[in-house]
Amino acid sequence: MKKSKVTIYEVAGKANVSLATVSRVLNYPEKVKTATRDRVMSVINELGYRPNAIARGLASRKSTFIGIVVPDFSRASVAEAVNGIALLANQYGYQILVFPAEGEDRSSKDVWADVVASQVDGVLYLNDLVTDKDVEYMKTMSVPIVIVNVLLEEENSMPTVNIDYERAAYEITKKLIARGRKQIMLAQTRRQYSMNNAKEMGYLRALKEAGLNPIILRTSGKPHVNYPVVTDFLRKTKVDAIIGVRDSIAVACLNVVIELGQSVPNEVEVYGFQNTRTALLSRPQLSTIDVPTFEIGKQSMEMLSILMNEEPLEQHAVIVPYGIVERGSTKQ
Amino acid sequence: MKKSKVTIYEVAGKANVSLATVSRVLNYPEKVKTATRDRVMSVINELGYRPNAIARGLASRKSTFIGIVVPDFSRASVAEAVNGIALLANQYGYQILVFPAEGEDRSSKDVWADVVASQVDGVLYLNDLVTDKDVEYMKTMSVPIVIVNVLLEEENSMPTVNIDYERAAYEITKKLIARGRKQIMLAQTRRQYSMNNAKEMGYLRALKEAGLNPIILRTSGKPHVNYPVVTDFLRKTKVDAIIGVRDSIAVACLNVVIELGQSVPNEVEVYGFQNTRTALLSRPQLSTIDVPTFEIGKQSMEMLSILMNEEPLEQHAVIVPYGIVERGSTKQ
DNA sequence: TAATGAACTGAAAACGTTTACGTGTGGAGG
DNA sequence: CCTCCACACGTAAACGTTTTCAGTTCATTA
Repeated sequence: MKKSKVTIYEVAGKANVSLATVSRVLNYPEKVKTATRDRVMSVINELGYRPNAIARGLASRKSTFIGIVVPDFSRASVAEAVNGIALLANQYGYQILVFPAEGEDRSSKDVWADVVASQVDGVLYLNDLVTDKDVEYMKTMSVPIVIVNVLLEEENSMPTVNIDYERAAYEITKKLIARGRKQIMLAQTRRQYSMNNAKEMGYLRALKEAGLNPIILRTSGKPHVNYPVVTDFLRKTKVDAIIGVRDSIAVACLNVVIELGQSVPNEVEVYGFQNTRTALLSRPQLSTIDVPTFEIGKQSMEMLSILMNEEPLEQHAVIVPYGIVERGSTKQ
Repeated sequence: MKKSKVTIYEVAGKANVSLATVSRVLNYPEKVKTATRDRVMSVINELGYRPNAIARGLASRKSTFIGIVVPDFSRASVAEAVNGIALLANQYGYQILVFPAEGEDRSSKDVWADVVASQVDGVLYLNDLVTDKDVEYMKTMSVPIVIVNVLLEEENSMPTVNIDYERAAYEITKKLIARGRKQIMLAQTRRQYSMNNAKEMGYLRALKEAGLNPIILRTSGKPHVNYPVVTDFLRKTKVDAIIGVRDSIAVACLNVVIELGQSVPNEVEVYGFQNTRTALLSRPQLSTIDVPTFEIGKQSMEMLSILMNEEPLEQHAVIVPYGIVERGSTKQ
């Protein structure tokens, strides 16, 4: 037995009020007398009435939809962030509309066109890459946008939520140096991500300060293609510490090191980035930068909510603190 | 410079046609003369007009939104599925609306209420758990629903897309038995998931056929709480094979086994489920059931699309084939 | 008791589309 | 040359709300 949609008219009729009153009961309860409000409410419950979000959106010029532009849900950094976003969005009464970021067959223009068309009240941009063209589009948008987990070229041009990856990388590199490590390798992704570039900056800064030479291996993010490349590289190059820009890359390196007969953490120390489940599942367990991705998601939603209410923003660029968790792959 | 929304009226005005014609150009291009169509199209491009999806939804009684009910994006089985869904949804011109499934502070009733309110044209239900109450709600919904990756009590009561987990578990258990393993442990989740129950069924069936006794360890899915429990268990109980209902659980067990001084795969063989990245990052690499989650997502979206177009469904319950990938944690 | 205004409610316009229906045009068939 | 019909397009009603504005009620105050 399919439920034919019940409208505000039926509620109004049955409660002997005008539809305006029903609407008010829902949106400004304090504006209607307690008696009528109760009567209307009971009819609403009885009929199982739920206001049509589409009509509501049209009439109020607010959709209560927010858009999230996402490249890939299987990436740990986005999945957890989306969880955080969903939690708060829900609390604030927003619905989340997904816009897959450009893949092979999808130009970045299309994304924004879709976003505009769907009348979202705000946008959370989680794509790893922000092109100049994207910035161009963003500036013409009439709704607020928050950039999540992406470093922008020109700072403060848009509201952002980030981790200070540069500093995190700097910090662990420093630690390794302090423990006497001299051949510190950075296992970097081939593709350029702004976050990973920042990590590289921090790594280089620490090395430079110590007068050490960088050793950078650029590889794919995929473990199965990593192994041969990493094995090859490590056969030729002697290293005594490795920093992977992602946990998965770090673990891949760690495995190779051990297969090659060296010990972790004695001969080679390994750090990762993100603190995903994989960090806990390596042997020994991976020391890593703890990136509170869930928190990032929450904060960005919080920020967007403020912007959508046209309230003033305390900070234009929020930096969420990171942690360093030391486990078995490093010496303390 | 914010872009004030351009409406169909402006387009109509500038192109010297009525708004109906503009609408037709967009929806039934063949119904309007080529000359006018071109004229209208050029105005549309010039003005950057995009029809207001909300208004369109209200007028046409179709939102072009589909809802996905999701428990947790960080779960590998849902993240990849959502990617698949997004891909096809996009191709078919649907937008994806996210409904976080009940957490602590959210009753399952709310989800459905939200779904109804948002006027989606169809629903993909990815939640691991389908209660009777959920089924109740689903039956009253006026839009099609496809259940993804969940085994239902009464078969065929709803369209579903699934893997035959029972058979997969049966198959690998058989393999282990064929290789002479006698103490085969199932590392199961404490919480009851329908999929994991199916795996247990298959495992038990194979054991029974061989006259072997089951060894089942129920634990949390979280690695950091797993380790002590598993270690404890394995100290007391001798096993020569382990099947983890998830890759992460399998890897956790694998690590414990090795730490306890036994060898994998010689003394203990290990199988996982899902073929996630973690399977590739264990040492030795994990043999596992390959679950084509992306494909599952695509298939379910495909199915939903058919239902939304009110076309006949070929199969009510789609079973996507799985694979078995043998890696270092098992003997061949 | 009348005047005042606050509190509440209703009528109707608006939101930006789709679509049923009606009208006008031009070409084919008789 | 007239009739008819297909085609192209316009008019206006719907879709289900929110919201402005005006009207009503009722208690309070002079």
